[in-house]
Amino acid sequence: MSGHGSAVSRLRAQGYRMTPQRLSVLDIVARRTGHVGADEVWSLAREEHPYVDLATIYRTLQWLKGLGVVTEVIIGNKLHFEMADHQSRHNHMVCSVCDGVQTLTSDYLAEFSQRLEQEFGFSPNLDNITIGGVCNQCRAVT
Amino acid sequence: MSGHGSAVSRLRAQGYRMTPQRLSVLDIVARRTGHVGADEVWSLAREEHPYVDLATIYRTLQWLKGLGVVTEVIIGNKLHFEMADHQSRHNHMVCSVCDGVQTLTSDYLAEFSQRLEQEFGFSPNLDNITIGGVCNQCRAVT
DNA sequence: TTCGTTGTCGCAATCGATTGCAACAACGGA
DNA sequence: TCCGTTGTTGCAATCGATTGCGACAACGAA
Repeated sequence: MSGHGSAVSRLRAQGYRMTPQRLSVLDIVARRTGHVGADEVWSLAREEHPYVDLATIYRTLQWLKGLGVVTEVIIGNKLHFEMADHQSRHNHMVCSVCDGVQTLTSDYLAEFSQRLEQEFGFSPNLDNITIGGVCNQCRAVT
Repeated sequence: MSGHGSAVSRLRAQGYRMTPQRLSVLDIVARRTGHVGADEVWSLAREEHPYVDLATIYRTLQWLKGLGVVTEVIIGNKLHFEMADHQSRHNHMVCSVCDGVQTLTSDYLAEFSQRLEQEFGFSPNLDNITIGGVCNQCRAVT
């Protein structure tokens, strides 16, 4: 167990059915310290349950994302996921050259978010936002 | 002609081949005041050139985007494009409920951009960034 | 423990977008 | 004007991701 037992019981208490597939996906993401690609979750899940479908993986990950259990990170044009850390919420900066990922504590975006809300009445959803660009190293190479 | 004649001659001067397909795509985007979906560009282009392929549309739009001629806006999960206005550069806020689009002058992001550059050495590419969220009206309805 | 409800899954079709490749045509030079 | 180079196109396959639908299984009630 990797500390996600509480999440499991909380979800079950909320009336969701905890199927082996869901437990498997949650376990795979929770075991990771960093982010996991959806396809990687699939292949790892199949080691346990050979017949899990990729659609189920995607559905489960989107479900967990909607519940705030995991966070989505777009790297290249593929979806990655990691456990949502509510203690130290953060966003990501992804380098378009090397696909490297740096984290960004949320207070960098908080001010920006407040401004949009006050001046436009627009409530941005920046929880899963990914900032694209070029990192220090790759810029040095060019 | 809709004021993009200068773009055409500039591109030709740069050694790019101005094919009927490219002229058609550029013309369609330039005629619009707002943004156009890639599929819409396709169907409009086919009125002129019945055999244009969708792949050509996408390739042309990505090419124009790379050259800074058009700007990409992600609405829902579909790509839209509009002429890049270098005089009043802007980003977009897209409502996830009604798919409505509001524009955002770039100075809102400039400060944020500078901070990332100074503190992390990360050069964000925010030219085509789209901020998701819920607009004033849709929030009122809920 | 068994049963019924209904939320979930596997399957296959489909979505929007991208790519490899051979045929083609834009454009400058002869 | 014609020709050759080579950048571009159309076609079809493929990518990652999503969705509709009938079969199935999780879980509470009896």
